[in-house]
Amino acid sequence: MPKIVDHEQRRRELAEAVWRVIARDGVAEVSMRTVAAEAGWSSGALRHYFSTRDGLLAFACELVIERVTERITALRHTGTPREAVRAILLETMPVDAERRAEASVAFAFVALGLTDAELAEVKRLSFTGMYELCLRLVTEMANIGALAEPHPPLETSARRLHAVVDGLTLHVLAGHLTPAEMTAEFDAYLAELIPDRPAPAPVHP
Amino acid sequence: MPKIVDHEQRRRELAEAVWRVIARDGVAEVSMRTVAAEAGWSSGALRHYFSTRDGLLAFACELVIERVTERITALRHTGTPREAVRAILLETMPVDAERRAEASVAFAFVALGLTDAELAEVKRLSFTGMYELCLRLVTEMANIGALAEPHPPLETSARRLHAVVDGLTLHVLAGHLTPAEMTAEFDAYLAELIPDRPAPAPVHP
DNA sequence: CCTATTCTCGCACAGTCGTGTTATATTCGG
DNA sequence: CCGAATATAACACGACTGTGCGAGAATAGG
Repeated sequence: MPKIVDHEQRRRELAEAVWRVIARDGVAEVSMRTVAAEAGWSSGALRHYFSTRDGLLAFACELVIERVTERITALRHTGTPREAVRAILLETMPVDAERRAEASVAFAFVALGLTDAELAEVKRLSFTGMYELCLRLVTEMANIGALAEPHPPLETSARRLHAVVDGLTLHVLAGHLTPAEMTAEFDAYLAELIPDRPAPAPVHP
Repeated sequence: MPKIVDHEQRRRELAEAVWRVIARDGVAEVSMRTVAAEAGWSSGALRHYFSTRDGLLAFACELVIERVTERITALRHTGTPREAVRAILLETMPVDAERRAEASVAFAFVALGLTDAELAEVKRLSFTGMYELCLRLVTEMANIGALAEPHPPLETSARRLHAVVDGLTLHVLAGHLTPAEMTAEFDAYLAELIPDRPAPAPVHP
């Protein structure tokens, strides 16, 4: 019978080509042809795995979310609670070239029209997932008594943390802050949110 | 002699057409033809005022910055120091349809490739101007003793305020927060940054 | 080897893009 | 009224877009 290739693996390769194009030339340069050229294939071959450009972009964004989620769940919590929170959230921020490319992909979807329904759903999942992560972290910090007192309602703390993370990320992507400046500001914020103190309980829940 | 039209006025009209297209269909739909159609002119007429698409986009973004700046400088400070800061920064955030369109324009430039040098310069001015505004506000609050104590260095407070403003703005543009939720979160943050107390000095410097 | 099935490629199509170039309208000083 | 200067319009060109389509290459079972 015929030649058999791993479709899922090929789609991941194509998605990585999309990331490279976005990171290098911006999302406006993403087209079926440019992505095929980046991956080293013909545009006809690409169309066997993605029939439309929107589908290609949506998969590329979904894969970013999946990769970041996997990295976060694979993290072993070491050190203080604050260091654990820091390590988790820094996985979503542009601290190096790879994470910068991932963040660029995620943010590119917001600026585009997003008329496509599938893209809009991916975008919605991206933001709500990130908010729920912030809410979970803040809640855990409160449960172990690590959160600075007094503090506003947990939903407010979570939304604010979410805004700080995305705001700093945006400023790095725009070239307004360097990754080092971003990390320093983020550390200063976390130090106020989760102050130093003898931890009343271990970080592992 | 020939028919004379106000070039600057025409360019402003065209820029407003750009805003409408971006707000309605996204920045990807901005082209010489779509903008000309939105403004009710032919594409040839448009080319008398903007020879290239990049120049058109850059002018549209510059005009947004100019308009927001004018609105802020025209504000009369009324009420408490915190209310003054709130009123100033809310001018830059998507609280209504008009300001949402302006914010969309400014953010659209970040996601695009921004390979064009002129666009990159406009973008840089946009972010540094916003940061300097935050730094000035924080410094004034510190000078009149309105800033919560203890507080980090003023540069840190300014960068954090900037990140919160842009993060909340991004979340509204992405449809993740409603303008009302954004305003509520922003108020909660300002209430911690500039707590209630008998003001030691009037707000007017 | 043969054949069926899958994969890959390249081209064609219609549309849009940015950008010229050319021609027509429109207007005002003389 | 007239011609000079400007504004607007219309079209042409090449390049690019997303998306189909068909031909050929590659492979695994018979």
